[in-house]
Amino acid sequence: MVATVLHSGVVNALGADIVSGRIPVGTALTLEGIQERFDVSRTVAREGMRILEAMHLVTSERRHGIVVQPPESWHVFDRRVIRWRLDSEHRPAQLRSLTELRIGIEPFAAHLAAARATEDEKDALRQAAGEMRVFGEAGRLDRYLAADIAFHRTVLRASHNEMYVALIEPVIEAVSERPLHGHSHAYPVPAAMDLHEAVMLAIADGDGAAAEAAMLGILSDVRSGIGAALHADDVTAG
Amino acid sequence: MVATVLHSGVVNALGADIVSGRIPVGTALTLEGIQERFDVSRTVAREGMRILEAMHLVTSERRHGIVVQPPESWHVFDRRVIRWRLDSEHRPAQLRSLTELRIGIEPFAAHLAAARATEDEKDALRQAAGEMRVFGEAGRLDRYLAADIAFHRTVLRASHNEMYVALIEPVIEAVSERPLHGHSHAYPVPAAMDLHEAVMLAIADGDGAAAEAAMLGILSDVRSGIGAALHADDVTAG
DNA sequence: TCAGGTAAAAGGTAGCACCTTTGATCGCTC
DNA sequence: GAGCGATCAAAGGTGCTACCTTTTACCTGA
Repeated sequence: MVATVLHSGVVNALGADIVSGRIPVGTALTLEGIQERFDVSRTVAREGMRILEAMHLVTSERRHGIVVQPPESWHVFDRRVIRWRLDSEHRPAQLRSLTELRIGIEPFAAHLAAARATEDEKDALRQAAGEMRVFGEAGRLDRYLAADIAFHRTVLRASHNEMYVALIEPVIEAVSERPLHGHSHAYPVPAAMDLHEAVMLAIADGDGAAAEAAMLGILSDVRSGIGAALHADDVTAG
Repeated sequence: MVATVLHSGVVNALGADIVSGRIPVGTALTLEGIQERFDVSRTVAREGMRILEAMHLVTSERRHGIVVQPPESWHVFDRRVIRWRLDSEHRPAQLRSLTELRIGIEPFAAHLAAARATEDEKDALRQAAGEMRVFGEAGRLDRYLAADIAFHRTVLRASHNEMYVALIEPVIEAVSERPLHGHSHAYPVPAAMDLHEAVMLAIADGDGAAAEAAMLGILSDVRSGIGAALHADDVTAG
C-alpha cells in the first residue's frame, strides 16, 4: 500500500472496505474523518472521494457527508472494483459473475474474430492452440494454462470490439480459476485441445458460425459447472 | 451543462472533447490551462482531472502535464464514456459495439433469468410481451417499442448477475436504435412477438435452454444486420 | 558523453469564506 | 398548554487562494 500518490492509498483502502462490506452501505463518512484516518490534507481526501464517486461507490452531498452507495450502483466493470471483490470474501460470487459473463461473450467474440482477426492474431491463435496440445500431452500444467489464457485473450482481442477487449482481464481471471468452479475432471483433456484447435481453424478460415459453435463447446463444461449455482439464492452482490 | 458542482462541467466538456477526438490522443493538458479555459480554481481543475483519470481518459504525470490516453485504455463501460461517444460522430461505431455486446449477452442472460427470475419479474415479462402483441397489432409503434425495451430490461435484471444488470442501459440504447442497423423490414412483425412470448414462457417455466434459444431467435435479424459491418475496417474505437 | 543545474508542472498543505441542509429553539396563535 | 411556523446555529461539502515540495525533462558545459 505504498502510495506514490497519496490519494490512491485512500482510494484503495476505502474502496476495498466498501466493496468488501466492512464499511456498510449507507455509512456517512466525512472529509475530516478521512483526513484523520489517513493523516492527509483535505485536498487529498477530496480527490480520493472524487475517484470513489466516479466509481459510484459513494455520493457526496452537502451536510450529509460522503454516503456509501449500495452495490447496484457500483461500476462493476471497473478494474479496481473487480480486484477488490476478488480480494474480499466475495471472491466466489465475483468469479461466478465473471464466469457467467464469459459464457455470454466468448462465443460471439469468436464469431467476430473470424471476420476480423489480423494475420498476427491468427498466428498467435495457432501458436497458443499448438502449445496447449504439446504441453497438455506432456503434462506441463502451468504451460498449458498459460497457453489457454493466451488463446482466450487473443480471441477477445481479435473481436476488434472495444467492449469485448475491455473484458479481457476479467475473463482471464475466470479462465485461470476454472478448476474452482465445480470443474471436476482432470484439467487438460484431449477434447479441450481439439475444441481450441477447432476455434482456431474456424477463425483462420473466417468461418464465424463454426468458431462460435466450437467456442460453445469449450464453454459447455464451464456451463455445467455453473449449473449447480444457477438456483443459488445469494446471487445479490455485496 | 449547468453544473451544480463546477468540476462536473469540466469533466463533461473535456470528456466529450477527448472521446470525440476533438482533443487528440497524446495531447498534454495542464492544470493551469484548464483553470483558464473554464475559469475555475486549481482545486476544481484537479478534482476534474482525478475523475477523468479514474476513467482512464487521461494520466497525470509530473512535468508532463495531463496526457490524453488512447481509446484502448478508456473505461468503455462507464456510462459517461458511452454517452459521450453516442453524442459524438462516433455514434455509429458505438452503436455497433453495443449491438454486438447485446448479441453476446442477451441469450445467456435469458438462460440465467429462467433459473433466477422472481415472480414479479415474470409478471413484468408477461405484461411486456402482452403489450408488444397488443400495440404491435394495433400499429402503436411507440408503445410497442416501450414494451420491447421493458422486456429486454427485465430479462437482464432477472439474470441476477450484476454485470449483466450493469449492461442494461447500454443494451437498451442499442435496442432503441435497432432500425438504424440495417434492420430493414417493417418493425413490429408477428414473428418478433411470437419469439418474445416464447422467451417469456420459457423463463416463466424455468427452461433455460428454451429461453436462450428463443432469445437467439430474437437476435437473429440483428445479427444479419450486423453482418454487413462484420468486415468493416474502421472498427477501432476513437 | 555524462554530470549537474534549471525550471515546468503536478503533488501536497493550510486555511478561509460560502452555501445548503438539518434540526433545535423560540414565539405566536388558538 | 398544544401545535405550528419562523428563525438561527451548526455541520459539512464546495470553492478559492497562496504557497511549498517533489519529480524529471531538458539544457548546458566540461
